[in-house]
Parts: sequence; C-alpha cells; structure tokens
Amino acid sequence: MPPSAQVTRIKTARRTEIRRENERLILDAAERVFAEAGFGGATMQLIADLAGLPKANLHYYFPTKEALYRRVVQNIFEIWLDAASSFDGADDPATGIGGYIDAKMEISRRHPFGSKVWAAEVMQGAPVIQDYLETTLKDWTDGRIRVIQGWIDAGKMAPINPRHLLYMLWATTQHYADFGHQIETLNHGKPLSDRQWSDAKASVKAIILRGIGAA
Amino acid sequence: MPPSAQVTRIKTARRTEIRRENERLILDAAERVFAEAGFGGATMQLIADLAGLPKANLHYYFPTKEALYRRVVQNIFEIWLDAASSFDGADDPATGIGGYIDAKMEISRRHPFGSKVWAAEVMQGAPVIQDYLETTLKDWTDGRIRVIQGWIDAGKMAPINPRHLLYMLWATTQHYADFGHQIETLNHGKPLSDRQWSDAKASVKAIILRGIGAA
DNA sequence: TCGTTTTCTGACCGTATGGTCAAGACGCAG
DNA sequence: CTGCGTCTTGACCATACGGTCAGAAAACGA
Repeated sequence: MPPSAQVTRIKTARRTEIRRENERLILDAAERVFAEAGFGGATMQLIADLAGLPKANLHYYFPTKEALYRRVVQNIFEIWLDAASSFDGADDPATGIGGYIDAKMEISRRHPFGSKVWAAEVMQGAPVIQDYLETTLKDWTDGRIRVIQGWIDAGKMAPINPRHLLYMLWATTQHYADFGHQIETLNHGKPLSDRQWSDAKASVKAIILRGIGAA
Repeated sequence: MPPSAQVTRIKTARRTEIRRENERLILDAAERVFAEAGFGGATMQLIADLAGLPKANLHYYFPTKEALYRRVVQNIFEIWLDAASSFDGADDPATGIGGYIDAKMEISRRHPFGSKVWAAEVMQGAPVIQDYLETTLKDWTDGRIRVIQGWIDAGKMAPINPRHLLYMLWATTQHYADFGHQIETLNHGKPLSDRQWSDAKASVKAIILRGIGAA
C-alpha cells in the first residue's frame, strides 16, 4: 500500500467520524418522526428540527426523503433479524421459542419507533422493502418452519401449523410496540413498568408454550 | 303531524338517499386510500378519483380531510366493537373466546382496509380517537376482563392474566389484516384461499384455547 | 500559512395539496 | 312554468413541502 493511500484512509476515517455522528442524529430523529407521522405525514423540516440541524444539512447526508426512509427501514429490519439467534441453537421448543419471545418483546420495548415504521411500511404494501420480504424474510421463515417441523416430528411439541405459529409470535410481540399507545392508555395512561413488562413476557410465553404442548 | 311536515320528511328522505349513496362512495374510497397511503400520504384528489367524483364534491359532503378521516375511523371502530357479541352470552371460554377469534378473523378478512386505518391511527398516538380509547374501549376491556376472571375463578380455564390474553387475541387476529401483504408475499404472492383462512382460524384457536387450558 | 476537501446553511424554486367559491345543473312541489 | 333548496363542478388561492444551489465556514494535511 503506497503512503498516499494510507493517508487517504486516515482522512476518510476522520471524516467518517463526523459523518457517522450526524447520520446517527438524523436517523434517530427520522425514525421517530416517520413512526409518529407516517412517511407521508413526516416532513424533512420536522426531522431537521428534532435532529437540531438545518434542513439543507439533511439533504447533504441523505439525497432524498425516500433514501432516508429506506435507511430507517433497513436498520430496523436488521435488528429484527438478529432476534433469530435466540431461535437457533436451541434443542427444544421451550428454549427456542421462549427465547425468541423474550428477544422480540425486548425489541418492542427498546425500539418502538422502528417497529412502528416497519409495521406501517408493510401495511402500505411494502413499497420500499418488497424485495426483502421476497428474499431474506422468505428464507428466514422457511428455515424456522423446518426447525419447528423437526420438533413436531421428534414429538417435542403438538402438531400445529408452524407458519401460523410464527405469525402468532410476530403479531403478539410486535403488538406491544405498535399498539403501545393503546396499551398505555388502558394502563391508566402510564407506560408499562418493569414488573408489567415481565408479566407480559411471562403471560405470552405461558399461553403459547402451553398452547403448543411444550410447557 | 301536519301535511307540510310529511312532505318535508319525504323530500328529506329522497335527498338523504342521494347523500347517503355518495357518502358511501366517498367513505369506501377514503378507507382504501387512507389504508394504503396513511393519513398524511392520502390526498383528496386520489380519494376523489377512486370514488369517481370531482374533488370539490368531496368537500361538499365532508368539510375537511380530517372530518372524512374521522368518519372512516369511527366506522371501523363500530364494526370492531360489534365482534364483542360473540364474546357475550357464552358460558365457557372455549365458546366465548373461540367465537371471538372467529369473529375478529372474519373482520380482518372482510375489512382489511379499515383494520389498517385503525392500526395506523393507534400507532401514531391516536390523535383522532383518543377519547374512544379512554372511554368506550376501556369500559369494554374492563368488562371482558371480568368475564375471563370469572371463568378462571370457576376453574374453567388456567389462571392466566386476562389482560394479556386480550392483547394476544387482538394482536393475532388483526395481524392477518394489518400484515396481510407480508402474509401474501410469503404465500407465493397469492391471497389466502378459503382453505387457508380456515386453517389460520383453526390454528389460532387451537394454540390459544389449549394455551389457556380450555381446549 | 496555504490549498484542498468536506461540511454547513440561508435563500430560493417549482409543484402539489387542502380548501374556497361562485355559477350553474338538477329535482321537485305548487 | 316558477321558485326554491340541494347538489355539482371548474377555476382559483394560499400555503407547505421536497429539493437545489452558491457560497461561507470548518477541518485537515503539508
């Protein structure tokens, strides 16, 4: 590697630091605004204000509103897929599915905005991430269905339809993020406490694990 | 009743007929557009085109975009509450909850657009129907929780947390509407067939009813 | 200090949107 | 036909939005 190239790399790294910090600032603000207003209702001005930057600066880092939105959706999708690790490496459904429920409930708690953005995107027909649904998500789903079917064949759980079990897991865990406002309203207007989150996790796991005969 | 009043009533009835027909046309179009684009992304022009009416005509029947949206949300909320009847008048959880699942799955199938509008509204903090959540929904929820608790006390089902059971019912059944596009994509791009809908209903009921010890 | 690259930002632009309005069409009772 | 209330609609308006741009400022290596 010639010296000039190394210099360039260092310079790039430094530049990248500023860039990354601002991109993070913008992405955080965007995630929140997109979640609370939807793509159509979100404005670049609102995101800029929340990020504490002038609007023109947003367009310096993200050329268009769509590009910014795409990045937000991709980010949450990656977090979402990471929860799969809880699923793998488990020999029995109680461990695998129980761990998956815990992981996804934790995501709902820690990333409620991202979860809502994802939900809204899918509800509107996934105009931006349709290819992800057809490739990554489909592969992921097929793989887990095989795992669950294996447990059924091994007599470790009742012979339910694995696909609908997966849908139930997704639905139930995401509900605590997507409908968090409704849940909060029904909880005397207060967010769920630590104890209540534990109770929610335990309740979901209890019903589902017993429901599939793995309790 | 004086004759003049009768005449007025007939006239009103005729007028109302036209009015109701056009309102229905507009509301159907609006429900679809709001579901597919969100409130912010929806435009009066789009709704007008889908309804086959000039845009100015929409403003004759609904003064503002918000008024139109409010009506759409109220409509789905009423349908949604009607499913409660399946819940009442049941003496055991298998009948009551099983019937409720059937009813809500049917709503997801027949009113996917309304379901999505409702979901988006709640996800964005229920700016329009917050009062419904605090009054009607809260009362409804408290009532069903008492019913479920009664079943538990009578030993008809396992002692799970009724509130989280309700959330699971809502989440799972609405998922088939709100995430219908994702489900369709994972179903080789085709909508669920009659058989697949039956399978979904049966799977959901099987897991939940067994999960609460009422199978 | 100088030169270069990256970052920042106010001012600006074309367009699309929600909403208005006035004029007319239509239905209908007298 | 006439008069009256309801409905219809093209044209129009003010505003807000996404996006652009030129030039200033800052960062940084030499």
